[in-house]
Amino acid sequence: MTETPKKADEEAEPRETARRPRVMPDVTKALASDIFSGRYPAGSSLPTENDLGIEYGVSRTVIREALKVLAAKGLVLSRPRVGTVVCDQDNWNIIDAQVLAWHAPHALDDKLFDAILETRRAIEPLVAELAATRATMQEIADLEMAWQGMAGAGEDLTRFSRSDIAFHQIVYGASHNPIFRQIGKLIDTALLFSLEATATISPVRRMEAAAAHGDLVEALRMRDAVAARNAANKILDLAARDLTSAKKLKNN
Amino acid sequence: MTETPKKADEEAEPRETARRPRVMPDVTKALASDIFSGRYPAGSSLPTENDLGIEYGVSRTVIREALKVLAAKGLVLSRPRVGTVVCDQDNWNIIDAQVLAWHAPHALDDKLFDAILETRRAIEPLVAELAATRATMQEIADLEMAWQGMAGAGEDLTRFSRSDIAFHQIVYGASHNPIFRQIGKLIDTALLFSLEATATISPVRRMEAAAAHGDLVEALRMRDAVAARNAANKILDLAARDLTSAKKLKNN
DNA sequence: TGAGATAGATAGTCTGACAAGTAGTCGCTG
DNA sequence: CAGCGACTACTTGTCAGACTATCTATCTCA
Repeated sequence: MTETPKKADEEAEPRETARRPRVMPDVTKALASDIFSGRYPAGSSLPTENDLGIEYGVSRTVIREALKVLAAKGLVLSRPRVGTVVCDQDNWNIIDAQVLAWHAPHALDDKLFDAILETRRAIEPLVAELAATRATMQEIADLEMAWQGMAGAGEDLTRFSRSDIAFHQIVYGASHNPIFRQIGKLIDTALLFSLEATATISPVRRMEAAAAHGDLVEALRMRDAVAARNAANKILDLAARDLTSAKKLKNN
Repeated sequence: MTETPKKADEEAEPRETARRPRVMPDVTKALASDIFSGRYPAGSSLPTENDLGIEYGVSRTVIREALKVLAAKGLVLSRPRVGTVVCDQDNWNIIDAQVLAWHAPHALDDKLFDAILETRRAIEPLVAELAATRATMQEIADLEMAWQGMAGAGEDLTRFSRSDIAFHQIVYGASHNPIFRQIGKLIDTALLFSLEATATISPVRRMEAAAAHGDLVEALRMRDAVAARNAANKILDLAARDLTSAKKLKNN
């Protein structure tokens, strides 16, 4: 454990070569990992900035900037004299693609994925409706291309997944609602991590999924909001089914 | 020696330091304001860290930490030699209560409020449903108390608004979905700013709103998901109507 | 015993310096 | 003259050390 990025200290020679890699993002990620892994539970205090600097082999400046980033995302709170404490989970800005990316490797618990699925259930039908009325010609063309990437992927799972994610990204963008667009990016990140879980779905199911996505493209082209909503719900049904299958598979 | 520009010419302001923050959060807020106000448009470069330090009368350390926070929220991107550039709006983490709070004073444009209303339309009915099945006794009791605050506010508009916001916060929390909870905080911030716009609604409409909220409380107590959804939609209808009225009033 | 004074620890800020990366320019070579 | 590589200057990235502000905990004194 504590697999912190320490690659610059094995050359403890007093030589002043001083290779200084760009380390701030790595330190940020390492600290976030330590929080998500439970090494620093909610409510507990982190070591002092000086000690953290020693532990990671970087200056206090880097530690401070990393903590500022974590504080900006609601993970920690720094106060003079009392130190830096880990915030309660309710304060974590889980609606942040970066936070989710840090979080996912640790919390593979299904709860988060269930929450994301609920969110998709809430907004994707409406997003599809809005996209049907607001999508530009260019967006519909892009969507068509992404769909062809799915339908023509064959056994190329990577291409299928990538096209799938691109597809959703375009639909969210076509809603022309900045909040939905942002949530779309979150969903993208989540899909990236659930990819491996559902990568084993059968070709038949992939064909089903591609067909449902094709229905959505058609609905957008026809500017048919109702059909778009139905297609979105169909897509979600399939996604939920695949996720359930993957979950069962995992628990065996 | 790379001597920086002399500070001898920086005390040029004859007046009291009108906007010269001294601490990091203020600098962060000031920089964010300058971005949202259009002083630094998307794609443009900010002054160098040194110049910003001179402008705000703080050290480069403070400037750097402030920029790190802004970068964490997707507002800017720093790269060596090229400087710090303002990101495109699509990258702004608008789903962040702090960003919204910085943003709202400038962009009172109705577009953002419309986007938020669309978001509420998407998720609040589902949130109400989930709350009906998942709310704890304590949460229902809290909700009851918030509702009494609304119904008994009389002419105390502040109390009414505060109770209204607390009400929604509790409902979002009762969904027991971390993503919805986070979005709930966003909505809270938005409500705070739309408060002034709708503070002029008539007592009759406030009574209507209180009644609709009461229906939601009752639905949760009865664990009636369908009734909860209907009540949530009713609340949204009223909110939309008030917002439309306020908008018309403003445009006259 | 309790309230106020005090000491100490830690985040916050400042200063100055150097390293590292990069865009634009200069110079070399063909 | 053209193309391309080296060079320079500039800006962010990192480091080091010091001092300040603020808060907690303890200690002292009435």
